[in-house]
Amino acid sequence: MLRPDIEQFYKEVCEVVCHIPEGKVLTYGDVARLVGYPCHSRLVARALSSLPAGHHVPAWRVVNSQGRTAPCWPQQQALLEAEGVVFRKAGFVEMKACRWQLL
DNA sequence: AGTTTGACTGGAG
DNA sequence: CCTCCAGCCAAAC
Repeated sequence: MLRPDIEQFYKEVCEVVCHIPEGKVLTYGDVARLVGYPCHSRLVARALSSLPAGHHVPAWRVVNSQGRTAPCWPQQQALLEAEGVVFRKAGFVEMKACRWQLL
């Protein structure tokens, strides 16, 4: 790990994800950057996939850079659609409209 | 300590 | 739109 407390990293990831408003999404890379790890998108993915059952984190609002849903997690698309996220034909988030703009 | 793996990324075919 | 490939980096094995 890059830092002595990876737990802090996980905590920050959860915090950022919890702040994503309904109908909006963020990419792994964006979350990584927000918590101070610009090149650790995979670590974000690992953090979210390792979350304990019953967590209150809307991890489904995090998608990959192409606006694609996780390959091993088909339910994600349905969850997003239920919140009003716009999807293209084959399961692509319309990032242009739904990516959370922090600027 | 070396190898494999992955809820990634971006580009090419 | 889909798959494959190379680059990437920390965790898991």
